[in-house]
Amino acid sequence: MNTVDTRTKILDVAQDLIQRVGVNAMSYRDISEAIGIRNAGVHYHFPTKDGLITALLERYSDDVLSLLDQIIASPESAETKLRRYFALFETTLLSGNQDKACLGGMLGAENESLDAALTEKVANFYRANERRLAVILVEGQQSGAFKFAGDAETMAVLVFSTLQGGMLLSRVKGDGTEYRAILERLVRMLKG
Amino acid sequence: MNTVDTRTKILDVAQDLIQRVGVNAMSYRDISEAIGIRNAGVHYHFPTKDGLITALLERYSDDVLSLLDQIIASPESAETKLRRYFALFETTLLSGNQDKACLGGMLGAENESLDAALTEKVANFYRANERRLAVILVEGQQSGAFKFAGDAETMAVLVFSTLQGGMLLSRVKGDGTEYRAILERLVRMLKG
DNA sequence: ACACTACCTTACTAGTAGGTAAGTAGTCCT
DNA sequence: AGGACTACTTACCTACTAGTAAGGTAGTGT
Repeated sequence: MNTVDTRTKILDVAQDLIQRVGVNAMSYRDISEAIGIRNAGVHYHFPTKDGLITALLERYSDDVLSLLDQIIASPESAETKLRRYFALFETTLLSGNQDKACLGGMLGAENESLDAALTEKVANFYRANERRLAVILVEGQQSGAFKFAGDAETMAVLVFSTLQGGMLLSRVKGDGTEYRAILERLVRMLKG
Repeated sequence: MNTVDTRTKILDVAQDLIQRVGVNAMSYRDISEAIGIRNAGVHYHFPTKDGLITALLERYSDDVLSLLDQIIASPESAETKLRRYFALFETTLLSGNQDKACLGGMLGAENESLDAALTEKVANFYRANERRLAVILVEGQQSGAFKFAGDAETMAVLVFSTLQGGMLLSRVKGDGTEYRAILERLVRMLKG
């Protein structure tokens, strides 16, 4: 179906735009021009902008979390799993003109200009990441790879915060390598 | 002068709005309605939006950095200085409806829809924070309060990343206490 | 009394925002 | 062949965007 293709194209372009310029700087016109259809054609697939962003976040969340689950299920060490998780977002950061952030981060920053249901979905995406990070951290704690005081849950929130903040800083400063340096240092701290 | 008052009011309202909804969701109309003058009256003080945001960032940067310098110059311990630095941003986060982020963070997220000069100013704000954080970290390292491997500069970038990411997460999840928990944990990690 | 300036106002512009109603070309099913 | 469905199109809407030109007015200095 050509429909599916167009729908996917819309989501792809919208995601790219939001990761670059943010939700409020992305318009239906930008999308329609990028894929070569008319403004109303985009509205046919996604009647409202909130609906489009909701669909986008769901797709993104499913993609990221399933990749993350694959990493957790792999037979590798906790340290390797953590690094592979970090690399997931590094790929986004280093793609194209090195100006793309995490979709969740962008939606989080602009969440007050979104509707309440979307804010909750963004929060759930964060929590889902943190839960999975906690699993990796506990695994590393038990294997002796990670040594840190206190509960793994709070540490997971800290790690996710550093990841999101690291992407922000790295992108603004135009230095894609900084992200890696930050998280490499974090891994070393976790190893004790 | 009434001029100064209006100019200050414009900056205050604009800052509040940007910290809440972001740069692109804030309009001259929002500002004019909030302070009770007409749209053109705002343009009298700040002809262009980029100019307004530039002035805003400069004021914000000066404010934050001078407070930070005061903290560094105080006779307190490095650990206390670090906590007071974190508390600076916590005040913003917990003010009003607990929906305000760091201005630097918001401008960083939406930096691609700003002009290039502004992006550089945001990056410089980040670097200025990191430099001052590095001073505190070195001080703590020398006094024995902080124990960490590697250079203080990279650690300063990590700390600032965690701070920015922590604000983002805390705000999205609507839990203002999370920020404190994250940075408290970070302090404990730095103490070794 | 008069000019000058600072600080606004009214009234406007061109462009863009998200969104809609009605029409159309192609495809599928009976 | 006829009808229904999908995936668009053209043409339009109202509201809002940043920004401007010209005018008014209050206060100040001479």
